[in-house]
Amino acid sequence: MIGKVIVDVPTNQTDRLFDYIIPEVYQETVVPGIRVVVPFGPRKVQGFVVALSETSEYELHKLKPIEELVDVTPPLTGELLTLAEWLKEKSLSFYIAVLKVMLPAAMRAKYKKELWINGEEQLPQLPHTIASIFTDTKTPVDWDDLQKNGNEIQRKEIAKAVKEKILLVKPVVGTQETKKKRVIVEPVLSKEELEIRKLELSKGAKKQQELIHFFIENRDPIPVTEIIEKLKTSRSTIQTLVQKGILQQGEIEVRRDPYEGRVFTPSESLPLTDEQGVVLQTILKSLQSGKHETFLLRGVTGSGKTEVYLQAIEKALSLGKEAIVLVPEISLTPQMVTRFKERFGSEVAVLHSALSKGEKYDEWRRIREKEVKVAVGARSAIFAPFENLGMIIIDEEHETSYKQEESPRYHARDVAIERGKYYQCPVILGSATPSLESFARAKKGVYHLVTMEKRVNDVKMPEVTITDMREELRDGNRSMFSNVLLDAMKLRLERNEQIVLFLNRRGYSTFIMCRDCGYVAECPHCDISLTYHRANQSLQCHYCGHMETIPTRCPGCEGDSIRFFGSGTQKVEEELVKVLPDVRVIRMDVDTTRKKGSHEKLLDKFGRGEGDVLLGTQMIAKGLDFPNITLVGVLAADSMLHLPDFRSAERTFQLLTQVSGRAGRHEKTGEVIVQTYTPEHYSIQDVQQHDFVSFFQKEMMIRKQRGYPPYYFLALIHVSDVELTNVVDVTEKIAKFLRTRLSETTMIFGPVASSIPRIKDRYRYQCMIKYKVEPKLTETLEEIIKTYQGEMARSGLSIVIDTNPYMML
DNA sequence: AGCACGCCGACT
DNA sequence: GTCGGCGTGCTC
Repeated sequence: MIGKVIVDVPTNQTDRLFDYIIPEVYQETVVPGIRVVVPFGPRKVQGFVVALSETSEYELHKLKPIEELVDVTPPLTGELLTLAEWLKEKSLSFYIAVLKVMLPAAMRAKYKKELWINGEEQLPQLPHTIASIFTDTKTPVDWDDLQKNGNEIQRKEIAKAVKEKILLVKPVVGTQETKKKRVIVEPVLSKEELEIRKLELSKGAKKQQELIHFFIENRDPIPVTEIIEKLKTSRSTIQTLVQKGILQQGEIEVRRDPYEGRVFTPSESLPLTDEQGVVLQTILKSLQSGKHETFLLRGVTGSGKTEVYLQAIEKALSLGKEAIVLVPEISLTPQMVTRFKERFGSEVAVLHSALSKGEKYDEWRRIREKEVKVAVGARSAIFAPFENLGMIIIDEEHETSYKQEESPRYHARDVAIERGKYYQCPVILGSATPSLESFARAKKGVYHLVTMEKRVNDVKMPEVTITDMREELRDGNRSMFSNVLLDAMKLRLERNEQIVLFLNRRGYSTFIMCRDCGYVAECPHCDISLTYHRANQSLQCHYCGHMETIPTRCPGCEGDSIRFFGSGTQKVEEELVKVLPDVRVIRMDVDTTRKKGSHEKLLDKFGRGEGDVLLGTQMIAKGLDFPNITLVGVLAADSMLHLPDFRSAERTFQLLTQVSGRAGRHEKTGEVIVQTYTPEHYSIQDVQQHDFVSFFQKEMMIRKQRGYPPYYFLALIHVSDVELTNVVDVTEKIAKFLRTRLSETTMIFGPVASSIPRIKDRYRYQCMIKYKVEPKLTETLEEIIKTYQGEMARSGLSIVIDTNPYMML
């Protein structure tokens, strides 16, 4: 038999199948989806068997055999292999990149080199500088370790010794998968024999008697730590019985449990509102029909979308099927996880970035080995290896984090629908503020639109007040809080209610500028201003990490009028304490949430009422649900309205709506105060009216006018290189080529410099394609890659193609 | 990506 | 004359 293998070498030339002989011993075990190690040229690489065949087109005598198997059972199912083919095509990525993205990081191959002494007789030949490193001929030394930790002389000596064949370099292919083991004990003898041995013990040996007694009742293996706790015994007592041949120790594999020790009280379905009921029934009807359908569930904040998801999943499970729930990373909060755990108990696996590699691996195996039926997670959870999917849910479907911005560039929504088609199951896209693309599709009837306009328990939508910061300035208020907001905050403090202050930092970072000559500190490697970091009193570049000290005098004019501009959460906190001296602020930003679990701690603290104000960035926009929050303040609503991105209005509307939704979710009514310099902008006006449809219509007009999605599809080609002339040259050629190839109705823009024209000393240009129908697109783009693959491999030239761009930078 | 093969410059 | 530069091409 022949195995068709995709090798782990991500290049254009190797992005195809390679044939390998399957050795006799592996005939039974090698199946599509399994990982193998194969000889590839002079080295060994990992690969995926994607198909089997009786024959090969390749010269048979040149075929090499598969060297070893990495898996016993294939990690990728047949469906995922089919999906990979589709995704490879759609995203223009390498097959291997797609296969790898479907598996948890721990399962990625690890290549390392080992240094061995080339036989006993070479031992005396070793130079004394490195002799101490090599103890004997049986222990290899890690090559990478040595390069890192050894000194220069040692590195040189080693290179020499390798050349003289005193030392041998052996490349090895391994994995990073580790399974957690636990020491267990179990009885060796039968029940009767245990009884006898127990009687034989001396009267004083109380602990041993207890232990044997335990195993008379329970014959199952039990972890040592567990039994010590249970019987208040000790390791030595167990050891004694092991020595006597009564018990034996062993190891069993255990799953790491990220939620170990946490108790989840099971919860029942909540009663549904009329609207929720209608939506649920519509979805269930589709589920039972066994036909694929994509639903767009638009439900205002607080309308109880999660409960609908939970009950829909429950139904899918009762039909013996499985479900995937995608949640944006940022809102994968403990609150959210708890809700699923309480409803579905041990049937849930959670996959998110806060877990360690090992924990993710174990959660993934729970899915693969059918120990769970529900997977809740961020983007990559869409590849959960279920084989009988009954439902896929994408919460907050408009979130841009569902788009992966590195190869393979995929959008989880597209993958979800593709899998939904395969399993003929419903896909539910939920949001209070759907993406324009999805809502347009729903209006066209491509998706099935279902709507929930009311909040549960008839809670009113919060009142939104817009304050014009220009007017505040005219009235002499130079602080970052408008008078309206300040008064509202004072009122909440009096009433002992809680406040959320939201500062959007995107496009609004702190920089330094000279008030005399206008000098702005910029990164020497990127065309962007440096950001002021208070923690270590430095200026940093967010794109390349460049760091420098803060100048005391202006480098431009030698003056001393260097000032800080913009405002970070720290600055807001300082200001806040100045105007409201007794206020207790809980600040949530990258600095205060860096440590694992700190996010949760801060929220808990706020939940317990140990803070009056929760001040934060994006991360507080979603999911938090505390009854005592009655005021939400948005400090700078338009900070991202002016970003060079056609979706900036949409993002502004979405974000403001999300944040507003944090206020007054329970009995107490909420108020939202939005500070802005552009109060007349429709994305801000429509937030005030809670009018998604109105916003949608206005934004659609603009998209139509400007030729953007959903009226046109986009593809973006990024070209970058250290040599500016080369970048311009290549981009120009690409644009020309596109114009000759693509149809007349397709528009090609460029070459133009990217909005950040230089990052890490590399110049960046781009070329944009807008099209409605373009059957030759993929083919043409592939041709471009092929044309430049040589140059890309040789020089530093890079061409990245995104067929569904979300980041316009 | 690695690695070998192969064809032109500065050295024992 | 050789050692070594990195351009080109292949890996079942």
